[in-house]
Amino acid sequence: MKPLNISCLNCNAKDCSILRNCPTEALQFFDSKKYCMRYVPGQSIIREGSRIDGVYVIYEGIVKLHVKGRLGRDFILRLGKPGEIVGHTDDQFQKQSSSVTAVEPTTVCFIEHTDFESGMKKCPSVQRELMSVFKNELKNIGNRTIQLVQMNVREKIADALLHIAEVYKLKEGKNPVEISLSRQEISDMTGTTKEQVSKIISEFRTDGFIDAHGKKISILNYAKLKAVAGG
Amino acid sequence: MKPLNISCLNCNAKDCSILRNCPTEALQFFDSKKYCMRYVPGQSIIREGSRIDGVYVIYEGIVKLHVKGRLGRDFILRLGKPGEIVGHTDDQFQKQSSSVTAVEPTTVCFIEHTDFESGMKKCPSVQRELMSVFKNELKNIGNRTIQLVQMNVREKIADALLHIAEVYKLKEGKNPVEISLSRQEISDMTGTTKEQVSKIISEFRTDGFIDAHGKKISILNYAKLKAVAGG
DNA sequence: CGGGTTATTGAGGGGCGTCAACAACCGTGG
DNA sequence: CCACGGTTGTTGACGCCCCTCAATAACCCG
Repeated sequence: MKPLNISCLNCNAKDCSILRNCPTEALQFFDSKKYCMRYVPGQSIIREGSRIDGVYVIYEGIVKLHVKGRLGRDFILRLGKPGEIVGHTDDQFQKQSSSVTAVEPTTVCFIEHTDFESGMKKCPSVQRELMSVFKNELKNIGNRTIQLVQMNVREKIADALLHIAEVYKLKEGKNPVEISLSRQEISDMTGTTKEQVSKIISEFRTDGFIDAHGKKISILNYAKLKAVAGG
Repeated sequence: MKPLNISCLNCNAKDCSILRNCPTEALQFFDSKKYCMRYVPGQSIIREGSRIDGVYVIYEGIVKLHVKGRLGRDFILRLGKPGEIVGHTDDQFQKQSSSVTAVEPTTVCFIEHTDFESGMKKCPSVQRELMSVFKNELKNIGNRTIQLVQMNVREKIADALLHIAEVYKLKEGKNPVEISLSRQEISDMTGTTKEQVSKIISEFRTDGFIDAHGKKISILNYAKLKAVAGG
């Protein structure tokens, strides 16, 4: 990872992050305190169980938030995109509950907790946004859980593809985008196996929902894919 | 539901709730603003999607936090016990992400958001505790998700029984406790079917891990049950 | 005591995990 | 440029786990 210089003031990700409603003065403060780091695909950003003391926000790129399950099998809780908080503690004794790993080339901003606290004082909306972020995450993972439990594999994979499509901003139609996620990783998003993912992606291809050759994927029919996912 | 009078000052659940470190003055304030309500088993406390404007904390009893999934099938995210927050909003437009329903006779305390805010100003630790509650919940549901995805049904049911045992404070040994949860509800905790729960509870009985006749359950061997749950 | 709900147990079948063989892809080095 | 080994993706066969359905038993409340 190598440090970078990016300004909070004209940050692309600002509007979808907790800094949404910050006055310029507070932005300048955060800007002066933050560090930016760059990661290549596959590179670990945060390791599950480690201690961090601050806040990580994605500036650019795509990451996976994942945890180690039984027998060392990975499970991907969700993908993270620009503007999202992917790590947060308010003291240095708290352990991270999930690992964060770059999936695409990714730039991450980090700010130490003490600085973050000071900044919050200048901008009370950050506190509210942060709370709201947690509640949203809670809601999302709740929805996710129920899907994982009640859907069959075909539905779960359709759902995972929709999540991928959203994060990668895939447009409907034949414009293949290279996705760094392996079949194994897609299966880690759904709790199934790489073979099953392969088989069902093939099914979706013959059904005309998607086009997929290896890692090049396009969504040909969002509506039908959503119908499979049951919503 | 009928209002009750309970004091925050000598509340049993205080020490395991967000009021843990509150000075007496703040406790008195919360006490003067809160309402307490009593519910019978099966009675709905909060309905998924409804709007509430305040904070719900369990004073006594056991509840289930559940969401409606596909085909109207219920899924139980977790059980809630005294001291736990089971509903929270910071504005009246936010919808509850899960329903809360009494499983055992339950007393719940409610405080309106504006009062809660005022109280927080008197007791800054509440804010921190609240944040910490959210993060813990996030961590727990993350662990839960991975279990639900990676465990087989036998393991999941062992896990659910352990969760039940914890919430009901079951001691090891033959002292049967009447659990109001039906087989259907246990299956809703694990994403399986009531028949499967019946079969596997019978297995556990013949294996000598538990004793169960209908709703009377005792845990005979925690260690072995935990071993089945894989941890 | 009788009707309705809940629990138990068994039989049958399908979804999906496992294993294995083969194809495609990729970076490296000759 | 091709050869080559390693990784990743694809596809099929097999078998087991678990969902579904159904029949019976146990329980609860009036």
